[in-house]
Amino acid sequence: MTEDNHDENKLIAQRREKLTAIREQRVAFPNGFVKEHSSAVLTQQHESKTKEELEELAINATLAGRIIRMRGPFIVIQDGNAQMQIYINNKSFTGEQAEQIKSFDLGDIIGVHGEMFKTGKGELTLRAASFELLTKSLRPLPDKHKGLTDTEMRYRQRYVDLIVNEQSRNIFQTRSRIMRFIRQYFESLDFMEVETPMMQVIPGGATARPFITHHNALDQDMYLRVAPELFLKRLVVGGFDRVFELNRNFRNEGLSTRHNPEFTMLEFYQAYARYQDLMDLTEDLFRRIAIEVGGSSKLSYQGSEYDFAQPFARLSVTDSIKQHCAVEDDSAFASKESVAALANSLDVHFDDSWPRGKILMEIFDQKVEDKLDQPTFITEYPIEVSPLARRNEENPEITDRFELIIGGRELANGFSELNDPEDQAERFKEQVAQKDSGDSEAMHFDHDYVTALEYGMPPTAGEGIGIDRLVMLFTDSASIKDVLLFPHMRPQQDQG
RNA sequence: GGGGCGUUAGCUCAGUCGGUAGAGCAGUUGGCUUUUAACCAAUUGGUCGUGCGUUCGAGUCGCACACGCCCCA
Repeated sequence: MTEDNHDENKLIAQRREKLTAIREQRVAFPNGFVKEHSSAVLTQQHESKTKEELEELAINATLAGRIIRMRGPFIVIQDGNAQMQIYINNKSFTGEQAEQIKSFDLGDIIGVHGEMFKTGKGELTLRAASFELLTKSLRPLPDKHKGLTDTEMRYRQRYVDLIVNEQSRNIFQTRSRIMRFIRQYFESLDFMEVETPMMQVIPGGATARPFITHHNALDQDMYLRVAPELFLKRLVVGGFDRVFELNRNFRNEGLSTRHNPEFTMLEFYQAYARYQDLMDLTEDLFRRIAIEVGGSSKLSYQGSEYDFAQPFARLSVTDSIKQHCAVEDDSAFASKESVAALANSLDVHFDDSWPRGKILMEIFDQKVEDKLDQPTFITEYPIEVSPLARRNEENPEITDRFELIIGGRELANGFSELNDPEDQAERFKEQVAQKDSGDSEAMHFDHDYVTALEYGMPPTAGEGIGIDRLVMLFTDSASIKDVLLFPHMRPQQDQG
């Protein structure tokens, strides 16, 4: 009860009074208004016509939108991402209607019918012959010039951010366009979109800490998925040779400018392909998205310039460390001891229980990754950190795997899939051993997945692309929260 | 987890050396009525994030906490 008005103020009270007066006179929230036109289309159709031409054509239009500006007899409504000026002089209406116009507030949603014309200053305008208040807005909008700039409020009240900040609307429209384009792209390559469980009994497909939940009827703990990988590969076993899933993953980790506990991942699997094929596909996909979104293969992100028409660099993990850490020869990578010594010399912290490959990747993560600005495929990942990837035929220490780094951030991770069920069982055992020794991110043993592999999975390559980070890249957004409609926030402290 | 910065009117922000809280926008009233961040006149609006402390006196100084942003791990 007291909660209802904890943030009430005079401005809201005045608007509530206006609403009460409306309720006494008519239906306060009418829903039969038929919006026949849009500001965007009207502008596009008539903007180039002269004042005289418009007068002669006497074009009628019926519009609706939110009032975002009031200038004397002129009202600007926002309708989708476009705006239209309305001429609605209260002197040309009488009685209750004139009073209604006077009581309009910024934020109200109105429907208007009238004739299009151009003002003395040449602005395309709708002269209201009739109008109707469709929704009374009870809360004042943010500053009409500066919008809503407080980042916390923009995230917590995204609906307000979207009303007043065009840039924010553009980001989410671009996000939607990217999602649509990705679906079209994979469908054009004969991939099938599928949906696999988000609630899993055995969480798998990535080394990450899962969220735990509980199914009451089954009295069973379940996990929100950290990746769809193992289910998608079961589908490849089943004969769906090209599948993709574009949906949410959940990882019980900290929040940062590039991490949200739930995030969107594209995963796709292609039978009879190798990881090299997916690197080629990824380059092509990124180039096409750039053109789809910005009309050019070139783009600028946080001050860096990228041209996705250029082939991406391809570099092994160890070569990248050699380049960025002044390591002279490969002997530094030869044994766990030499890699540990290298880590120490670079001031990279690690745990002695870690296998060689994990220490190696810690060096990469801390000393190399954020220095890789231009698009780079890093290859030859150590086997210990790649429990689902195919072992390289020449060097059993590494896998046929790559990650794509752009602007110092991991955007994609792909590999030729491990389809040897006995090798997979061994890898799971090693993961369980790591879990037992305290690694909360290590994988569980998934017996059914091994059984699936025992039925036989064709040679396959698969990849995951982090969609939020990809959208950040293509919308020049510094924080993942800027590309998530409702990013995770701590609850606000409740007063009282 | 550690460090830095921030939190003042509905929004955007000032606030000096510790001495009764300021502006623009929005709102209210009136005027104007083809304006363009419309304009003119008058005017309302504050638990200064929360709590404790120092002080005759705290938006301002100290401590703790909450939330947010940035950097580091």
